Amino acid sequence: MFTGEYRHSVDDKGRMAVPAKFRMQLEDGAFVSRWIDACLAIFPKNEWDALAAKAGALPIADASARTFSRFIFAGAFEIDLDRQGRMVIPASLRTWAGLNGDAVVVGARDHAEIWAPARWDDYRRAMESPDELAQHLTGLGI
Amino acid sequence: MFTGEYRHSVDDKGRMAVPAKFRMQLEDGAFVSRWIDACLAIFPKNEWDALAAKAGALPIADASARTFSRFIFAGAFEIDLDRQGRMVIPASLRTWAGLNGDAVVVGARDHAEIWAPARWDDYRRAMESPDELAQHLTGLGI
DNA sequence: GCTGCGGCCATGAAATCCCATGAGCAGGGG
DNA sequence: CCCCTGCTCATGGGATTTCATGGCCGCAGC
Repeated sequence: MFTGEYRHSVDDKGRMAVPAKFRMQLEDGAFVSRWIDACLAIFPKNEWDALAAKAGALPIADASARTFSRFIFAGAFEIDLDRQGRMVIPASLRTWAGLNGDAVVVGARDHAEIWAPARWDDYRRAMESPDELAQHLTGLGI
Repeated sequence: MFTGEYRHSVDDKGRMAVPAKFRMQLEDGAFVSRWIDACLAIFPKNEWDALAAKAGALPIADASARTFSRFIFAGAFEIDLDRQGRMVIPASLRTWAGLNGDAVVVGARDHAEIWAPARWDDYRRAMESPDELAQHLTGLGI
Protein backbone atom coordinates (compact mmCIF):
# COMPACT_ATOMS: atom_id res chain seq x y z
CA MET A 1 0.00 0.00 0.00
CA PHE A 2 1.23 3.49 -0.84
CA THR A 3 0.92 5.98 2.00
CA GLY A 4 2.66 9.09 3.22
CA GLU A 5 3.97 12.34 1.86
CA TYR A 6 7.59 12.97 0.84
CA ARG A 7 9.38 16.01 -0.59
CA HIS A 8 12.20 15.17 -2.98
CA SER A 9 14.30 17.05 -5.49
CA VAL A 10 14.30 16.60 -9.25
CA ASP A 11 17.75 17.18 -10.74
CA ASP A 12 18.48 18.68 -14.12
CA LYS A 13 18.48 15.25 -15.72
CA GLY A 14 14.93 14.68 -14.57
CA ARG A 15 15.88 12.14 -11.94
CA MET A 16 14.00 11.88 -8.67
CA ALA A 17 14.57 9.61 -5.69
CA VAL A 18 11.61 7.31 -5.13
CA PRO A 19 10.69 7.16 -1.45
CA ALA A 20 12.42 4.14 0.04
CA LYS A 21 9.15 2.75 1.36
CA PHE A 22 7.75 2.54 -2.16
CA ARG A 23 10.67 0.85 -3.84
CA MET A 24 9.95 -2.72 -2.98
CA GLN A 25 6.46 -2.40 -4.42
CA LEU A 26 7.87 -1.10 -7.71
CA GLU A 27 10.82 -3.37 -8.28
CA ASP A 28 8.83 -5.81 -10.40
CA GLY A 29 8.17 -3.10 -12.95
CA ALA A 30 6.32 0.20 -12.86
CA PHE A 31 4.66 2.80 -15.02
CA VAL A 32 4.46 6.54 -14.72
CA SER A 33 1.71 8.46 -16.46
CA ARG A 34 -0.32 11.62 -16.54
CA TRP A 35 -3.01 11.55 -13.95
CA ILE A 36 -6.10 13.41 -12.90
CA ASP A 37 -5.82 16.84 -11.26
CA ALA A 38 -2.57 17.82 -13.01
CA CYS A 39 -0.29 15.39 -11.26
CA LEU A 40 1.59 12.24 -12.28
CA ALA A 41 0.90 8.71 -11.12
CA ILE A 42 3.27 5.82 -10.49
CA PHE A 43 1.69 2.39 -10.73
CA PRO A 44 3.24 -0.96 -9.96
CA LYS A 45 2.95 -3.28 -12.94
CA ASN A 46 0.08 -5.35 -11.62
CA GLU A 47 -2.02 -2.30 -10.76
CA TRP A 48 -1.26 -0.82 -14.14
CA ASP A 49 -2.45 -3.97 -15.84
CA ALA A 50 -5.66 -3.83 -13.85
CA LEU A 51 -6.21 -0.23 -14.92
CA ALA A 52 -5.51 -1.12 -18.54
CA ALA A 53 -8.03 -3.92 -18.33
CA LYS A 54 -10.67 -1.54 -17.05
CA ALA A 55 -9.93 0.90 -19.83
CA GLY A 56 -10.09 -1.91 -22.35
CA ALA A 57 -13.55 -2.81 -21.19
CA LEU A 58 -14.93 0.62 -21.98
CA PRO A 59 -16.97 0.95 -25.18
CA ILE A 60 -15.05 2.46 -28.10
CA ALA A 61 -18.21 4.18 -29.18
CA ASP A 62 -18.16 6.39 -26.11
CA ALA A 63 -16.30 9.64 -26.73
CA SER A 64 -15.29 10.29 -23.15
CA ALA A 65 -13.99 6.74 -22.82
CA ARG A 66 -11.76 7.38 -25.83
CA THR A 67 -10.56 10.63 -24.32
CA PHE A 68 -9.73 8.96 -21.04
CA SER A 69 -7.80 6.14 -22.70
CA ARG A 70 -5.76 8.51 -24.82
CA PHE A 71 -5.06 10.77 -21.86
CA ILE A 72 -3.72 7.91 -19.81
CA PHE A 73 -1.89 5.78 -22.33
CA ALA A 74 -0.35 8.50 -24.45
CA GLY A 75 1.27 9.90 -21.34
CA ALA A 76 2.50 6.62 -19.89
CA PHE A 77 6.06 5.31 -19.74
CA GLU A 78 7.56 2.21 -18.23
CA ILE A 79 10.24 3.12 -15.71
CA ASP A 80 13.18 1.47 -14.00
CA LEU A 81 14.90 2.43 -10.79
CA ASP A 82 18.65 2.88 -10.81
CA ARG A 83 20.82 1.38 -8.11
CA GLN A 84 20.17 4.40 -5.87
CA GLY A 85 16.43 4.00 -6.13
CA ARG A 86 15.87 6.91 -8.51
CA MET A 87 13.53 7.09 -11.48
CA VAL A 88 13.76 9.31 -14.55
CA ILE A 89 10.68 11.40 -15.18
CA PRO A 90 10.30 11.95 -18.94
CA ALA A 91 10.64 15.57 -19.96
CA SER A 92 7.16 15.77 -21.41
CA LEU A 93 5.62 14.69 -18.12
CA ARG A 94 7.78 17.05 -16.13
CA THR A 95 6.55 19.92 -18.20
CA TRP A 96 2.97 18.83 -17.98
CA ALA A 97 3.04 18.48 -14.19
CA GLY A 98 4.95 21.72 -13.72
CA LEU A 99 7.88 20.02 -11.98
CA ASN A 100 10.86 22.24 -11.48
CA GLY A 101 13.56 21.40 -9.01
CA ASP A 102 11.29 19.97 -6.34
CA ALA A 103 8.44 17.50 -6.19
CA VAL A 104 6.08 16.07 -3.62
CA VAL A 105 5.43 12.34 -3.72
CA VAL A 106 2.26 11.18 -2.01
CA GLY A 107 0.82 7.74 -1.43
CA ALA A 108 -2.69 6.97 -2.65
CA ARG A 109 -3.34 3.34 -1.68
CA ASP A 110 -2.84 1.52 -4.99
CA HIS A 111 -0.49 4.05 -6.58
CA ALA A 112 1.77 6.97 -5.77
CA GLU A 113 1.42 10.48 -7.12
CA ILE A 114 3.95 13.16 -8.03
CA TRP A 115 2.92 16.78 -7.55
CA ALA A 116 4.51 20.14 -8.09
CA PRO A 117 4.84 21.51 -4.53
CA ALA A 118 2.77 24.61 -5.20
CA ARG A 119 -0.11 22.65 -6.71
CA TRP A 120 -0.07 20.17 -3.89
CA ASP A 121 -0.20 22.89 -1.26
CA ASP A 122 -3.21 24.44 -2.95
CA TYR A 123 -4.98 21.13 -3.31
CA ARG A 124 -4.23 20.13 0.23
CA ARG A 125 -5.55 23.33 1.70
CA ALA A 126 -8.87 22.61 0.08
CA MET A 127 -9.25 19.29 1.86
CA GLU A 128 -8.71 20.29 5.44
CA SER A 129 -12.21 21.37 6.28
CA PRO A 130 -13.47 19.12 9.12
CA ASP A 131 -17.08 19.23 7.99
CA GLU A 132 -16.32 18.15 4.46
CA LEU A 133 -14.18 15.36 5.77
CA ALA A 134 -16.80 14.17 8.19
CA GLN A 135 -19.28 14.02 5.36
CA HIS A 136 -17.03 11.63 3.44
CA LEU A 137 -16.50 9.43 6.43
CA THR A 138 -20.21 9.22 6.94
CA GLY A 139 -20.60 8.13 3.35
CA LEU A 140 -18.24 5.24 4.04
CA GLY A 141 -20.25 4.09 6.98
CA ILE A 142 -17.55 4.91 9.50
CA MET B 1 -10.56 -1.91 22.62
CA PHE B 2 -8.95 1.48 23.12
CA THR B 3 -10.04 3.38 26.22
CA GLY B 4 -8.61 5.92 28.61
CA GLU B 5 -6.64 9.14 28.48
CA TYR B 6 -2.87 9.45 28.82
CA ARG B 7 -0.48 12.41 28.74
CA HIS B 8 2.93 11.65 27.24
CA SER B 9 5.87 13.68 26.02
CA VAL B 10 7.05 13.97 22.42
CA ASP B 11 10.82 14.37 22.27
CA ASP B 12 12.74 16.37 19.71
CA LYS B 13 13.09 13.30 17.52
CA GLY B 14 9.31 12.99 17.30
CA ARG B 15 9.15 9.92 19.51
CA MET B 16 6.26 9.29 21.86
CA ALA B 17 5.66 6.43 24.27
CA VAL B 18 2.53 4.49 23.36
CA PRO B 19 0.39 3.78 26.43
CA ALA B 20 1.31 0.33 27.66
CA LYS B 21 -2.29 -0.81 27.52
CA PHE B 22 -2.43 -0.13 23.79
CA ARG B 23 0.76 -1.88 22.81
CA MET B 24 -0.47 -5.41 22.54
CA GLN B 25 -3.20 -4.33 20.16
CA LEU B 26 -0.66 -2.63 17.90
CA GLU B 27 2.17 -5.11 17.83
CA ASP B 28 0.92 -6.82 14.66
CA GLY B 29 1.37 -3.57 12.74
CA ALA B 30 -0.25 -0.18 12.95
CA PHE B 31 -0.85 2.99 10.98
CA VAL B 32 -0.93 6.59 12.13
CA SER B 33 -2.87 9.08 10.07
CA ARG B 34 -4.37 12.54 9.98
CA TRP B 35 -7.83 12.46 11.39
CA ILE B 36 -10.86 14.63 11.80
CA ASP B 37 -10.85 17.62 14.16
CA ALA B 38 -7.14 18.25 13.79
CA CYS B 39 -5.92 15.21 15.67
CA LEU B 40 -4.09 12.04 14.65
CA ALA B 41 -5.40 8.50 14.69
CA ILE B 42 -3.59 5.23 15.40
CA PHE B 43 -5.18 2.18 13.82
CA PRO B 44 -4.23 -1.46 14.25
CA LYS B 45 -3.43 -3.01 10.90
CA ASN B 46 -6.67 -4.91 10.47
CA GLU B 47 -8.80 -1.85 11.20
CA TRP B 48 -6.74 0.18 8.78
CA ASP B 49 -7.10 -2.40 6.03
CA ALA B 50 -10.85 -2.31 6.45
CA LEU B 51 -10.84 1.46 6.11
CA ALA B 52 -8.57 1.31 3.07
CA ALA B 53 -10.80 -1.23 1.39
CA LYS B 54 -13.78 1.08 1.79
CA ALA B 55 -11.86 4.00 0.38
CA GLY B 56 -10.64 1.87 -2.50
CA ALA B 57 -14.19 1.12 -3.53
CA LEU B 58 -14.91 4.77 -4.28
CA PRO B 59 -14.98 5.75 -7.98
CA ILE B 60 -11.93 7.68 -9.16
CA ALA B 61 -14.14 9.74 -11.44
CA ASP B 62 -15.61 11.51 -8.42
CA ALA B 63 -13.57 14.57 -7.48
CA SER B 64 -14.46 14.63 -3.81
CA ALA B 65 -13.74 10.92 -3.47
CA ARG B 66 -10.26 11.60 -4.80
CA THR B 67 -9.80 14.42 -2.35
CA PHE B 68 -10.86 12.24 0.51
CA SER B 69 -8.57 9.36 -0.49
CA ARG B 70 -5.63 11.68 -0.81
CA PHE B 71 -6.29 13.22 2.56
CA ILE B 72 -6.35 9.85 4.24
CA PHE B 73 -3.52 8.07 2.45
CA ALA B 74 -1.14 10.98 2.00
CA GLY B 75 -1.35 11.60 5.73
CA ALA B 76 -0.84 7.97 6.75
CA PHE B 77 2.34 6.17 7.77
CA GLU B 78 2.98 2.64 8.89
CA ILE B 79 4.60 2.63 12.30
CA ASP B 80 6.61 0.21 14.38
CA LEU B 81 7.19 0.35 18.09
CA ASP B 82 10.79 0.31 19.27
CA ARG B 83 11.90 -1.92 22.09
CA GLN B 84 10.71 0.64 24.61
CA GLY B 85 7.22 0.77 23.16
CA ARG B 86 7.62 4.14 21.46
CA MET B 87 6.40 5.21 18.06
CA VAL B 88 7.81 7.92 15.81
CA ILE B 89 5.32 10.57 14.73
CA PRO B 90 6.38 11.85 11.29
CA ALA B 91 7.25 15.53 11.22
CA SER B 92 4.49 16.45 8.81
CA LEU B 93 1.87 14.97 11.10
CA ARG B 94 3.33 16.63 14.15
CA THR B 95 3.06 19.97 12.45
CA TRP B 96 -0.45 19.32 11.29
CA ALA B 97 -1.67 18.27 14.73
CA GLY B 98 0.18 21.07 16.48
CA LEU B 99 2.21 18.69 18.65
CA ASN B 100 5.02 20.34 20.53
CA GLY B 101 6.64 18.66 23.49
CA ASP B 102 3.51 17.08 24.90
CA ALA B 103 0.61 15.05 23.60
CA VAL B 104 -2.58 13.50 24.90
CA VAL B 105 -3.43 9.98 23.79
CA VAL B 106 -7.08 9.01 24.10
CA GLY B 107 -8.85 5.75 23.41
CA ALA B 108 -11.70 5.74 20.91
CA ARG B 109 -13.00 2.16 20.76
CA ASP B 110 -11.50 0.88 17.51
CA HIS B 111 -8.59 3.31 17.36
CA ALA B 112 -6.56 5.69 19.51
CA GLU B 113 -6.19 9.41 18.96
CA ILE B 114 -3.32 11.82 19.54
CA TRP B 115 -4.16 15.40 20.43
CA ALA B 116 -2.22 18.53 21.16
CA PRO B 117 -2.96 19.18 24.86
CA ALA B 118 -4.45 22.63 24.25
CA ARG B 119 -6.81 21.39 21.57
CA TRP B 120 -7.86 18.46 23.66
CA ASP B 121 -8.59 20.67 26.64
CA ASP B 122 -10.79 22.90 24.55
CA TYR B 123 -12.60 20.02 23.00
CA ARG B 124 -13.01 18.30 26.31
CA ARG B 125 -14.29 21.35 28.10
CA ALA B 126 -16.97 21.76 25.50
CA MET B 127 -17.80 18.09 25.84
CA GLU B 128 -18.10 18.23 29.59
CA SER B 129 -20.48 21.11 29.81
CA PRO B 130 -23.70 19.32 30.82
CA ASP B 131 -25.90 21.23 28.43
CA GLU B 132 -23.66 20.65 25.48
CA LEU B 133 -23.28 16.98 26.19
CA ALA B 134 -27.01 16.45 26.51
CA GLN B 135 -27.49 18.20 23.24
CA HIS B 136 -25.09 15.87 21.49
CA LEU B 137 -26.61 12.77 23.02
CA THR B 138 -30.03 13.79 21.89
CA GLY B 139 -30.65 12.39 18.48
CA LEU B 140 -28.13 9.61 18.79
CA GLY B 141 -30.75 7.20 20.01
CA ILE B 142 -28.95 6.42 23.24
C1' DG C 1 34.50 13.95 -32.48
C1' DC C 2 31.07 15.91 -29.74
C1' DT C 3 26.91 15.94 -27.08
C1' DG C 4 23.27 14.04 -24.45
C1' DC C 5 21.58 10.34 -21.66
C1' DG C 6 21.75 6.63 -18.39
C1' DG C 7 24.04 4.09 -14.85
C1' DC C 8 27.46 3.78 -10.97
C1' DC C 9 30.20 5.52 -7.07
C1' DA C 10 30.98 8.54 -3.12
C1' DT C 11 29.77 11.75 0.49
C1' DG C 12 27.09 14.21 4.01
C1' DA C 13 22.96 14.34 6.47
C1' DA C 14 19.21 12.32 8.75
C1' DA C 15 16.49 8.77 10.54
C1' DT C 16 16.40 4.46 13.26
C1' DC C 17 17.70 1.39 16.63
C1' DC C 18 19.44 0.03 21.10
C1' DC C 19 21.25 0.60 25.69
C1' DA C 20 21.10 3.00 30.09
C1' DT C 21 18.97 5.70 33.74
C1' DG C 22 15.38 7.27 36.86
C1' DA C 23 10.72 7.70 38.50
C1' DG C 24 6.29 5.82 39.86
C1' DC C 25 3.40 1.99 41.35
C1' DA C 26 2.08 -2.25 43.45
C1' DG C 27 2.68 -5.99 46.35
C1' DG C 28 4.51 -8.26 50.30
C1' DG C 29 6.54 -8.45 54.74
C1' DG C 30 7.46 -6.53 59.21
C1' DC D 1 -0.63 0.24 59.11
C1' DC D 2 3.75 1.50 57.26
C1' DC D 3 7.92 0.68 54.95
C1' DC D 4 10.81 -1.57 51.83
C1' DT D 5 11.65 -4.01 47.57
C1' DG D 6 10.93 -5.34 42.91
C1' DC D 7 9.05 -4.35 38.59
C1' DT D 8 7.03 -1.81 34.90
C1' DC D 9 7.20 2.09 32.32
C1' DA D 10 8.55 6.77 30.52
C1' DT D 11 12.47 9.45 28.86
C1' DG D 12 17.30 10.91 27.37
C1' DG D 13 21.44 10.08 24.89
C1' DG D 14 24.78 7.68 21.81
C1' DA D 15 26.07 4.68 17.85
C1' DT D 16 25.06 2.59 13.58
C1' DT D 17 22.77 2.25 9.31
C1' DT D 18 19.97 3.98 5.76
C1' DC D 19 18.91 7.31 2.51
C1' DA D 20 18.96 11.48 -0.57
C1' DT D 21 21.79 13.94 -3.64
C1' DG D 22 25.78 15.62 -6.52
C1' DG D 23 29.26 14.31 -9.55
C1' DC D 24 31.88 11.18 -12.66
C1' DC D 25 32.33 7.82 -16.28
C1' DG D 26 31.01 5.12 -20.29
C1' DC D 27 28.06 4.33 -24.18
C1' DA D 28 25.28 5.61 -28.06
C1' DG D 29 23.49 8.62 -31.37
C1' DC D 30 24.21 12.59 -34.28
